[in-house]
Amino acid sequence: MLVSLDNKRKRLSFVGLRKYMNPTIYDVARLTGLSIATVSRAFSNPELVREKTRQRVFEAAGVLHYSPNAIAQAMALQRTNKIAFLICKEGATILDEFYAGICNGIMRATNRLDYELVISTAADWKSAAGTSKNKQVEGVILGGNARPDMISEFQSRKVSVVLVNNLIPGLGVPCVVSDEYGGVRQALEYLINQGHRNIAMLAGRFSPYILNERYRAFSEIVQAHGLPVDTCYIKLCDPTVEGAAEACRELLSREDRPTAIFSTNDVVAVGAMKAARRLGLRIPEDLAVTGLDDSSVCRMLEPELTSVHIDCCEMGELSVRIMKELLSGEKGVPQVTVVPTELQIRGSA
Amino acid sequence: MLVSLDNKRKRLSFVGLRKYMNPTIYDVARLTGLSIATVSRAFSNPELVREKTRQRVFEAAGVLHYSPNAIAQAMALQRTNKIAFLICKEGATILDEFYAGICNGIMRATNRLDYELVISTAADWKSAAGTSKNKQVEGVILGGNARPDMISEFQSRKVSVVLVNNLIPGLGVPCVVSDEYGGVRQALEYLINQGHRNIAMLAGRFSPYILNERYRAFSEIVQAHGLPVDTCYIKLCDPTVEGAAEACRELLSREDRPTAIFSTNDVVAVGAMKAARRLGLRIPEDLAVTGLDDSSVCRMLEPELTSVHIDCCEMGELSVRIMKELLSGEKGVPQVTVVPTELQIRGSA
DNA sequence: GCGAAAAATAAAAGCGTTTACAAAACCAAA
DNA sequence: TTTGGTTTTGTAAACGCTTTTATTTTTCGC
Repeated sequence: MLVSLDNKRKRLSFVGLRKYMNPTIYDVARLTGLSIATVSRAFSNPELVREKTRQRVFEAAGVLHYSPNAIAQAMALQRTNKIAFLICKEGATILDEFYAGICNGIMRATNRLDYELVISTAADWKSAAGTSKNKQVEGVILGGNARPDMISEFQSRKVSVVLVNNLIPGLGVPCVVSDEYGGVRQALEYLINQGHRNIAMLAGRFSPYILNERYRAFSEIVQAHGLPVDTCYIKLCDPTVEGAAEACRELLSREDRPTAIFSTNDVVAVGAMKAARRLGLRIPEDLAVTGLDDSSVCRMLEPELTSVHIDCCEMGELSVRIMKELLSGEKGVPQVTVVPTELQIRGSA
Repeated sequence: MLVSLDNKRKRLSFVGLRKYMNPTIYDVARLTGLSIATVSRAFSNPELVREKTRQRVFEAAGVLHYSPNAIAQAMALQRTNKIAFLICKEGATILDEFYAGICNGIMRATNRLDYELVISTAADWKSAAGTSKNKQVEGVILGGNARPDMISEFQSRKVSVVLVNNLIPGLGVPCVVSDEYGGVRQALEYLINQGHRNIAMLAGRFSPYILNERYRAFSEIVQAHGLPVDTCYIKLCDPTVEGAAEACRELLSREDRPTAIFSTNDVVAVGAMKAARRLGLRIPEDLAVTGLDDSSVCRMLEPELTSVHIDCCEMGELSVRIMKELLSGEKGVPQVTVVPTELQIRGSA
């Protein structure tokens, strides 16, 4: 007890020796003549100190350039305010424009809410498991096709989980997705209104949820408009330019070749356009093509690509907002949040 | 003294009460019967403990799932191991493929070196200044056109600085750049070898260093090959598709119109291609176009774009490596690091 | 001007590490 | 066995904050 007191006293009087370090709460206390407890409260619970005192503290903090040390706060409060965004898609990184968009939204929101963010891919994260860094996150936002065992591992470690661009029901994990069904509808109804009757769907292989939703939307909507639903008109392909081009070539060599191709992402649409061009078909006269994502490439193509805009940034922001609710223990956190899409009409359809 | 001892004792015996918290060094100490100092050393200075002891510690750590708490370490060591990557370019974010590439490299390297990374734009960073988060970084990597006053502010706060994709001499700040001069040479000599004599340069407005270097390279190399250097052949433009298209249209309406366009980035090249197509010129027969960056869009275009590849990822990794040297106080840190470029020949030239 | 209640402030413990210093253990030579 | 040196381990303070508890000061009704 005595020793401890002595130390504190020492701290208060030897501040001069620490002149090259950042100012601490002790420096402010000394300058104001208050105790460190009061200074602390002035910052984190201002309503507990007299207004005049608070001002005195802030003034001193100003001249000393003091601001609370986040590390020490984390230590004392036992919380890191740190969350992670993991890209769970084979081979994808921040270079994938879609995830970069989500990431951008996440960064915005974390910035605003003063969360700390670590960004990684699922694979890198795994390989760094056990690293002290990993263990300090209070929540993870899982982007894309997260494996259930990964999710339950986080849950078992009491790490909050939010899924973005994926939806797994029954796990109690909040999900943020774009309006897959509505997006498909926007594109399809536009094509139908343009008079197309033979519409094919060129689908890259994505996570089960997304693929399934788009497939369901396509069949139901086509059917609802009295058009024939021929499963041959639905073609899976690798989500690469060449994979899509090859698949599209096959579609286009049918006798009753489609007059429009609904692609489930922009890269696939690029492949479709390439295939059409190689077959001497003009776009959009001979073949209409629509994309999905509305990535930056749309405006670079010739003709420019009509595409369904997905608001990745909003998805990212929402997932952080939901994470925040989770972390602050709120009840009734929405289990699925849907962000609307919007058709961007350009030259290709 | 007595109190303090008592507390530690308490800690060692009441561990059961903390069953829902992460295990601490005390838990490992108790399980092994060693002191926390020894456990700590087993982790951070293994050479100071007997091999047998070290094993005992690791075994216990294994069963308890213990790993050192990074926050507490940061607290004790007075270092955060945290660095920031700031994108210093008007309006640019992680969505800019070039910076996403650098960022990817930075993430890789920081992951490997167990650094903590915060990513932001210069603007966001400014607006969050004073936030405790900002203050904990030991170094910043500034990407793009960093303002000198920003740099010196960091320096004055003893925050290490590395510049990436920018070079400012005389400031004592290490810089990592791509081989701008060499990249221009690769593209130009290729075009010259293809027989082109009228080569124009379409230059987006970039940071002074980059623009200047490319300009200098262009003039010198053209001259070295005995071609006319007509400054009318060098055209500045906005680095957008439409800005470039407009500038290119002007270039192409000259009587002695160029037969090849060297664009200083891929987006500009896209604009050039659009302009050519609008004038009914075929690529590459009537007009050859080269890009610079070798971004993902190159392979989506028709014809595919010949472009100078810049290894952004490597630039990112290098800047972290250099930051590490800076932070560990090494002497003789290289002041400028140049990463080589490579011409990717495709259909457009 | 008094006492009680309310408000403001102070003291000290605690968060999980690292490390200087001290003590103990070990070992080889005397 | 003792001595002296080296290696290994232990003790306790320190890092900068928050917060519970305790104490002091202020406020206010009488």
